Amino acid sequence: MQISSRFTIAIHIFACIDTFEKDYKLTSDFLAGSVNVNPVVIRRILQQLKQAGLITVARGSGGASIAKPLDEITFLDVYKAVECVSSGELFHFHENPSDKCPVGRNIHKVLDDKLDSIQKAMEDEMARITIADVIEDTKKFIALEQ
Amino acid sequence: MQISSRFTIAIHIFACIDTFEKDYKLTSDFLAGSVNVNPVVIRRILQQLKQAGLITVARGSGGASIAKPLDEITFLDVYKAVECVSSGELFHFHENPSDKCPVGRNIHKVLDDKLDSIQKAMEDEMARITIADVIEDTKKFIALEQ
DNA sequence: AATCGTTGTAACAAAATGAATTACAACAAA
DNA sequence: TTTGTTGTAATTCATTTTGTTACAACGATT
Repeated sequence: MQISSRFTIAIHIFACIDTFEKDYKLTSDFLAGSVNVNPVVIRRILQQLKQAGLITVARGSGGASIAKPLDEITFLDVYKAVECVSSGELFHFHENPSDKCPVGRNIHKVLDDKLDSIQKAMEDEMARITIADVIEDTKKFIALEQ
Repeated sequence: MQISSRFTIAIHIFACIDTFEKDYKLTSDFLAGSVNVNPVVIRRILQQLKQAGLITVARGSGGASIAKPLDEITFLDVYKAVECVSSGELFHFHENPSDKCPVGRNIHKVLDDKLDSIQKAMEDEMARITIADVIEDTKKFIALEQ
């Protein structure tokens, strides 16, 4: 199964805020126009990013802004903010291996460290990439359009 | 979203085949007993592993066996065999970013290489771990039970 | 050739999750 | 008080996963 589009939408939102904050108010409607999804989807993601301390959202007057230096917001921060999986586990382990079977009894002990190392490899790479990298490339590609 | 339990079930199946092949016929019913799921779920996974050339399944007489040396079957082989995502993409990209917006027009170009590097980090670690590692630890933990 | 246990697979139901949408109270600024 | 917006609940729809029943196809054995 794939990682929810909430993640790529969240990154898209950061790129929009940085690109347009001087000229526009970054409302959920504005962002929804760029991402091309329902504004409520945007607002839910904004809430998750806000709760993670990555952005601020102005209630009443409206508009989102980024709460931290761009190079201090990693993909891992964003991923953890928007992924709803309670446990934080990348792999879904089958629930009830038989404890009457020697393999069933031990499969969790055998696999857990291996699954962790895979998840860690993914998260380490996610921690290496920041919103600053995204902004840099966004500016580059927009400049190439001119 | 999490990676389907088909993956951990598939690894569990390999551990069972290796552990019990001398003493039992590895039918979908037998495997279902150890994994504790419906035999049809097992058969579906056996089909996927067979199509990937990782195991053979005896139609009629019944029973599964491993088709390659244990240290030549990596977690990545198993993952690719059982993951049904057509594209093989770990991330679900939001479908239709607006091409009227400079950010929406370019977000794919900005993100694709970054998402690929994350997926590659995960797959590289998956390629590092083999069924031989699983068998080794399975024997170790079963021995510790005695 | 008839039987038996098993695989391969279709069909369907059930559960979980993701995403779209409507609706509206709460809020802040003008 | 009005206006535009956020925060959030409720509902629907779609997709995917998992469970289950059912049965034809198959291969070995008798």
